[in-house]
Amino acid sequence: VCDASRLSQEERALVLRETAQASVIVLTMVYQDGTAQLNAEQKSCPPVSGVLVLLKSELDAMESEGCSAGLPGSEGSGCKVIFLKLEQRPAWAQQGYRQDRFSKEMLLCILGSAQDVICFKAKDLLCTALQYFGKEISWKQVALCRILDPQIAAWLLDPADTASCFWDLVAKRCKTRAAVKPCAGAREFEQQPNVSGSLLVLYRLMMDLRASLQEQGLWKLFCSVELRLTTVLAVMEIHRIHVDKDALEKTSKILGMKLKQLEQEAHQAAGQQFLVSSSSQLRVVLFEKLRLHERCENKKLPKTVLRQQQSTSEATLMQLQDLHPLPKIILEYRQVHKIKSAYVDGILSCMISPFYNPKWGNTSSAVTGPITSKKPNIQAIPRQSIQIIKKQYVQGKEPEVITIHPRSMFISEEGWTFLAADFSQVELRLLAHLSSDPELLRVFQEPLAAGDVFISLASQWKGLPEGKLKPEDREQAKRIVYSVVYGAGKERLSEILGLTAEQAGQFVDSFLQKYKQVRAFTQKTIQQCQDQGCVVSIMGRRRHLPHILSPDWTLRNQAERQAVNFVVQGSAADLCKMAMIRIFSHIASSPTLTARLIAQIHDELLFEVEDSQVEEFAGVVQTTMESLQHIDCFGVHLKVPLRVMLSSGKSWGSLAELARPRSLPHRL
DNA sequence: CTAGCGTCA
DNA sequence: CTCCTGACGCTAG
Repeated sequence: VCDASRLSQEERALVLRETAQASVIVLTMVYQDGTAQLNAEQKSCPPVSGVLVLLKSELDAMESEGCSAGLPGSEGSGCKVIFLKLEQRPAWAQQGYRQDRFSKEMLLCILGSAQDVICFKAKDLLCTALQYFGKEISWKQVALCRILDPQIAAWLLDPADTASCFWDLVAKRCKTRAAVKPCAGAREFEQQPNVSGSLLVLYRLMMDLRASLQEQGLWKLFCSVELRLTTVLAVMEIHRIHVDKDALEKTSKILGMKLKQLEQEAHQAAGQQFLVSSSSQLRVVLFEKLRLHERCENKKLPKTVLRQQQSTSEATLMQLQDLHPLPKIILEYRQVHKIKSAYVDGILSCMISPFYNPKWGNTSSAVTGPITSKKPNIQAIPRQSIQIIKKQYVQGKEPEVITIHPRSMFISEEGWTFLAADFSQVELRLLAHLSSDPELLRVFQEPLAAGDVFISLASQWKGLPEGKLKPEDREQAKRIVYSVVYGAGKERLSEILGLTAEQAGQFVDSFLQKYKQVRAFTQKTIQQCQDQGCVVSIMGRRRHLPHILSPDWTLRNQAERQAVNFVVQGSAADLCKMAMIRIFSHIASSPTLTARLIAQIHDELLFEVEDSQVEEFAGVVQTTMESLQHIDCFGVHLKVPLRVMLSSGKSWGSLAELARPRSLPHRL
């Protein structure tokens, strides 16, 4: 291993030349505590110290047969390992300027081209590289990089096996590994600080995974979707979203006051002081002091499983709330507390000054293929506002109703606007395509299909004109449709509809009668899953469902529903990923467009766009997304058009619908 | 009905 | 005292 900082000018120039010509480049980040990305999973990411680069000038002979693996040392002929120090130098330091430059130059040389690079957690590396580049280098300069990530490859091969660490993957996926080194020795090997050897193992692992992907016909999906997506996600992740911190802190305070107030009310109702948040203290008050359980012997109260104590769970409190004012207060306390901790303090705690950036993941145990957001989950921030009644202590003053709207805390930067693009009714459109149900196809192919399907269904269902419907009605219609097509039982549906099970059953029957081919599609999918053990999405993503042949009735039925659901939901995820990639590439290759993807909420893409570019970019987004009806390289030709709804605004909480820029009423 | 994550009991 | 699990909350179709 040679340290780049010790190289002379000439040697550096040589290294850069070698990098550009290398047939294989393998990378791993090294942390300041001496561990690398390849070490066992760390809980918290320690600060980065640098990047190790392995340059391989020639491919192994007889690579495909894997017999050249040899020992890590012998394989390494024609290899060079270079350490690039990445230090965040304080602005005042002049000393290391040149070395700083070289690390950047080298990284840009690797990431700025389209040559294949291998890295274990590619997204993390890309993020730190982009942050290291800072403003000097635009993200557009790395937009074409191709980093093969074994973790994602393995996830694609089997989404169900939970993301394991590097050495577990080696043990599981490296066919050639067994010959080189018995699996039992993996741990031992890991202990050795032989990082260059590890890089070669990483290389072999990726080669073996590539072979498996190719065997299973997943290579194209890997290259043109998952691989591309890591760059998109990295660029999205380093972008900071502006959050109205003051407003958040203010609502946090208000909620805190509300909690205090509820606490006092609780004490008053209980006739004593106690810790409201403690279930054990609450138990003492409820059952030993007030002895509420004695007053409702006709109902059975749940007990804690462990010690058979009286439970203080929500179900219990619900039953007790008519007997005494206390349970109701506790219930409200818990509700407010949850809102505060999840959506106000939760966001606050993840912020760095007035900004916020969630972590985006592609593999993390998501079995159907969608990307997910974490810390906190921006995809689960409430859509509608929450009302809290704040009582006034001042006599004669009306109680003040305050509304909390977490989404409106997210605001665009000065001079920029949020643009949201929503695939409308993707899953239903996909279902129409997949099932070829004539009725369903007609709904979307008709020229009048510009309207909203769920609104028209809701108006049919409620017998009201479309203009008189509330947003809740649409939501309900949507839930009903999806419930039915995914195989909800009449019991479950009756809960949603608020009808008797019998009426719900009739509803299901008439629905499936009208859309006959939907059931045919369901059965075809289950059949296919039984035959092949797995089910496949529109772009070839797979999900194995071993329980599909289980003798256990409940397990088998669940697997059957999951099979059907996967085909539709997984395909929708494919389309959304493709949309992200296409739009990303479009921006990257445009000299003027500056729009940034901020978040993906399932079928909705949220961008931040310069005010002056909103109109132009909206057009780009819409045409790009709607053109995904046909994806030639995957043989995707949807029988129904895709429709995108656009909205924009200065805050995520208040987006106004945008007129369709390319205002064609319909196509086809 | 199906997917996620985060917060508790 | 610190884990872990299952229910339920939110989201999205």
